[in-house]
Amino acid sequence: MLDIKFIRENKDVVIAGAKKKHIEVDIEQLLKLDDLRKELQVKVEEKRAEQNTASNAIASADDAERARIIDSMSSVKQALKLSEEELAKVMQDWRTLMVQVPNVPDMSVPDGDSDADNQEIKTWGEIPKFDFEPKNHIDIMLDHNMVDLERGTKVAGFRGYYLKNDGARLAWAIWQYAQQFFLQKEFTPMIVPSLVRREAFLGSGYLPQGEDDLYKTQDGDYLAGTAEVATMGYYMNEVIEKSTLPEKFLSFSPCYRREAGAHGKDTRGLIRVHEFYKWEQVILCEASHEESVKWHEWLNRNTEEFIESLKIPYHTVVNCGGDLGLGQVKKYDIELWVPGENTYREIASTSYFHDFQTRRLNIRYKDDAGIMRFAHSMNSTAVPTPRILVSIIENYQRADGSIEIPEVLRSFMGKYAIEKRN
RNA sequence: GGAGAGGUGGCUGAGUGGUCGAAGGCACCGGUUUCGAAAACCGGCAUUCGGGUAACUGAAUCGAGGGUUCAAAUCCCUCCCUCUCCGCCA
Repeated sequence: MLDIKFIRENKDVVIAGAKKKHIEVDIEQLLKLDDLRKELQVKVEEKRAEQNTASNAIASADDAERARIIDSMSSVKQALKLSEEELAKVMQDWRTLMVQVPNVPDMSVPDGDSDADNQEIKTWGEIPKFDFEPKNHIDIMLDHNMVDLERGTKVAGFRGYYLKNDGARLAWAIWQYAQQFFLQKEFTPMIVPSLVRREAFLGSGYLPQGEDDLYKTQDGDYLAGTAEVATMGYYMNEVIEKSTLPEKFLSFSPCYRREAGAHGKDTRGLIRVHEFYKWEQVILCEASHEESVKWHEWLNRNTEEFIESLKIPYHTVVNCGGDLGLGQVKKYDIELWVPGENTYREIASTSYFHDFQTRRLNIRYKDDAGIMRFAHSMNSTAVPTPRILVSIIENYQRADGSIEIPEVLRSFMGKYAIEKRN
């Protein structure tokens, strides 16, 4: 959510920002409602002031005087009630519009409609040249009995999977390595809830717009698609000590996504599944653009370094306006080379929000001047499994059908390669 | 699932209809004292929205929403949450 004052004072910026994100929202209508809101608020407050004055007088009045004042207050009460009802109606529309107003994208965000318009800003690593026809991860993993997709769908339904044998072991190895790698960087490790109440989804910006992408329980709770939701909810409605900022979390959770809009895409394999596991980096920092940018770059670089240590070719793109979420100011995607598809596929995403999330979540701190401020927030994927397996396995496949284990994973895996089966 | 208790400021904790935005304590800030610190003492210290250059001032907020009343932290209703005991249980 944006500050209404900011919207009022920067109407054109907000309108241009929404346009850049290809998000429809009627700012003019919002401002009209806001004028009305202020007008009615003054009206209501004047009436209340009158009532408060009378109430105080009654407390110290004699019986006759008291009866007289009470009598005269009935008309004030009527008028107040009418104005209050009017204000309530306006406020309802006002709130509906307010949660639809997108955060303003950064100047450096390129124009564009969709992920096709994202701009590559970095490439790393040599794209492997195979002297044989590289297989995709599905075939390789089936060959090694690392995954069972048929029983996955039998038991879990569409997009279901079992990781087995070296498939499971490789996932665990990555988890262990990721902990070792990221926890060197002074994060607070957390295992966070996936089953989360509605409030934290509203606060982090996944609701009300993202209802279709979320699984919902019969109790009205939702399953989170990322540990970001519970991690951001951690300090919801709290005033935190400035001295603890920046607060850096490395959060783990199972993640659940309905993939409602992706019916035809990636229907087989481990790229797009309903249930997966993710380590997420989340930061709360002081309310300054410079701090936000600094930590955003830092987060993204952490993940790049992690991928570099696995020696997998990747590129980093800056997402275009049309590919940004409601609250995001700027986002980088890191995409890993997938030989089986001869393209890069997204593995991680790093965004910052300024105070868009913390305003909704009401996460504040007191600055040095004693002023209450909404903290800034940003987050980044550290590593998702099983999606990361796709790139590891496809890039590290060998002509004889075996799979080399990336050097950094060997100690966790206990071997150098997943050997060819007979 | 059954029974009970409770949600008040950064924390703790009084307050059962009328200057209560809310006592006291802790924490924090400033001062006195000290070589310095601690202790002690004195003073200050909630947030949000509106008006005013400012001093200041109006409104709202005691889990959320509704109701009763001239007036609600206080009474009533609904919901949410927390705790305790019993049951069940990885």
